[in-house]
Amino acid sequence: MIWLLFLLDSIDISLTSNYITEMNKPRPPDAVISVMSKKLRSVYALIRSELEVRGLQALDISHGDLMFVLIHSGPQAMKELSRRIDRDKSTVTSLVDKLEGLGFVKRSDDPADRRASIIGLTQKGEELKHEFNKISRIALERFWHGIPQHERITFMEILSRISI
Amino acid sequence: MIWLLFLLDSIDISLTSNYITEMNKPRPPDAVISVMSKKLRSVYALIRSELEVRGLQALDISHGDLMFVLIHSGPQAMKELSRRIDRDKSTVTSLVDKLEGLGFVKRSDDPADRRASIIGLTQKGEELKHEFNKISRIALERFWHGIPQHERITFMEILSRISI
DNA sequence: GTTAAATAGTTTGATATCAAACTAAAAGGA
DNA sequence: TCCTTTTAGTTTGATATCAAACTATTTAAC
Repeated sequence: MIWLLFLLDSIDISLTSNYITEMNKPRPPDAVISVMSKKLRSVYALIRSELEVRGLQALDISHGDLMFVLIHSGPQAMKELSRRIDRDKSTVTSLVDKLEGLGFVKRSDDPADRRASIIGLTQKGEELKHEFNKISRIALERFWHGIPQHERITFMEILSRISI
Repeated sequence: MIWLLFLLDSIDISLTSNYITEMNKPRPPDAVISVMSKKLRSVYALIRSELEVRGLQALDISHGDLMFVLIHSGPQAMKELSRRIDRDKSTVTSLVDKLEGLGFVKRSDDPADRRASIIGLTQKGEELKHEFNKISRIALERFWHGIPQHERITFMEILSRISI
């Protein structure tokens, strides 16, 4: 997202193609959406790479979200998964279909409500707990690298007061 | 993206469904990706809403990015648009197809390179300059609302030192 | 000058995403 | 108890996104 950036990249490509992207020069507050978006996309690219290294290239970021919730909170209904990973219920149906097909999760009937399904990990899915925690740690360490703890807290404190 | 969050939502749904999502309580640094992702999605939702109000519901966020670049930097090649809005060239082909179909942009041959196309705004596209600037201002004001200027600068300074 | 390699943009195929509509079941109201 | 409304999850259709392959053109190498 770039149209929230009023000061656009003013360094043009010269005939010698030696344009410089001053990546780490602070951008003005108006560029925040564009910069945040770019950072997130970099994180996702890193995670996809880590998934591929583990032979999990069939999984995307949201599959990881869903697995992580099941790993840490146990079996639960589609509706709750939808809320937790902030995805539309139809998307969750799709994600669960894929993970079920890969053998990582299973659907069970909810005796209390025959409309509902309870999604749980299979044994195979349980075996991924360590890998997902590792990928998560790698991504966070890469993200925060070089930022002192007190600045991380400052950043989160400001981020949390952004009330959008 | 949630699996970068080590401390998951610990407030469970009770039988009375009175769970509380403490939205503005600072989250730990490990939750940064999840929180940033959520804020961005909120911004995008706001922008989509502003587009719809203007009868521009056929446009999505990346269309706005592309238009904004053309509004502020003039006609340019697909390759440069791809770089500026950080999208794959095949995606830019798609976005330009859509905007061309809506009458907002046009493709021209590049006399210097018969492989290339130069994308420019039509008159109709030019007429959207004010609306896009307005939407941009609304979104940024909504995003930063309540955050003093010096904290916005602190936030951007830390964000820019995140070297991922 | 000719051929090989690289490039600009398009096309194809796959995927995650959401909105709307659907079915089946549960909850609410009279 | 019966009917209406709401809900859980699925299905359908549309869309933005990217990777890979493609065509046409430019650039590089010999």
